[in-house]
Amino acid sequence: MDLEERAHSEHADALRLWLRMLTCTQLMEKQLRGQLRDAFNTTLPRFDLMAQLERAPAGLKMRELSQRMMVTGGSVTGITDQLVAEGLVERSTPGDDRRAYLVRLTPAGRTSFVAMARAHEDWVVQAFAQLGSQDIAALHGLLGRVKTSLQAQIDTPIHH
Amino acid sequence: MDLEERAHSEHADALRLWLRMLTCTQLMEKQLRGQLRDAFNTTLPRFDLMAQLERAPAGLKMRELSQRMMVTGGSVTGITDQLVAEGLVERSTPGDDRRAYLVRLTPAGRTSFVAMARAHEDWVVQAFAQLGSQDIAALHGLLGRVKTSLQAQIDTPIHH
DNA sequence: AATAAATTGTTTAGATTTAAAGTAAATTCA
DNA sequence: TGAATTTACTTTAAATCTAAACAATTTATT
Repeated sequence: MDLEERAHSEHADALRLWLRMLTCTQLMEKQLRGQLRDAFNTTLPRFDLMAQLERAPAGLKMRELSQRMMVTGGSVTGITDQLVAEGLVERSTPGDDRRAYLVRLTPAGRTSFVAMARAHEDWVVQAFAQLGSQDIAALHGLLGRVKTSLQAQIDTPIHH
Repeated sequence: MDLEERAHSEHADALRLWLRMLTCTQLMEKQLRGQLRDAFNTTLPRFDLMAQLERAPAGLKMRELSQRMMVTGGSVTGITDQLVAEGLVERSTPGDDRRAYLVRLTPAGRTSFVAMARAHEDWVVQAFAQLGSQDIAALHGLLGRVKTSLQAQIDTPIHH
């Protein structure tokens, strides 16, 4: 195999890897979405927002939620509005900045989230049950390098 | 570390793996979406639909498109309508089944797609450029097992 | 053949998403 | 100080997505 052929086949390998990665994520999301709907009548973005808040007991600004969830501010506004209306989340103003909100789980929100998180973790564990802990560690490591590299490329938008 | 501790930490590892996988896919999609928009004024679902058709020169039914793209039929109807209106794709009737359509790329659609696909492949190769071909193969293999396992779980919905 | 069931595609309602524009408040700096 | 810029959030318009209801057609069953 000459250099050119190798380059071609490596290109094809990268493409195949991306498509497989996308497929895995979509299958997993589809499964989790259905399970969250059937068991808790909720959605993935709502669960995700609450999960971010659970990890930040002091609360998060809309901006921080948007960054951590990797969606635009408009989405966060919409989901937060819903959860506030249902009493699962509350907006307060952080004294020092009248532009910002501090979003927090309410006690009811925390209770509700804990139940969902337990089930969610079980579903994820089941999804990876075919892999041994070494495989999981290997995947985690390789994807860590992919993540770092993608983040670097996004911070240096000259190259795309 | 006792059994219970190990179970806990392995649960946490599975969760961390899933979150990292999701992050990688979202970063990659975000990048590709922006590039497709900036360079070709198009979107990922439109590109994806055309990619499916390019691999199936004889055309695909709406149902087949929906399965391969892993989205519901309603999405396929909407995206196909757009592409038909722009002359990139055409619907014909496959003689033997008057319910179905056969969707195909038009010559203009094929020309348009080829240019996009070339750039898309380069972007994907760049995204994985930090990984050696052995790493890519390892990732591909591990994700292959994840994919198979997820598909099996979806076909056996008793367990969720 | 007649009925029932399954399949194909569209439509609908509603949620989530983005990008861009708009508003209000804070910060920079000349 | 005061004008310009930046930051935080919301709103808008349009695309995509899901789930569910619907219409048309085909297939299976009796």
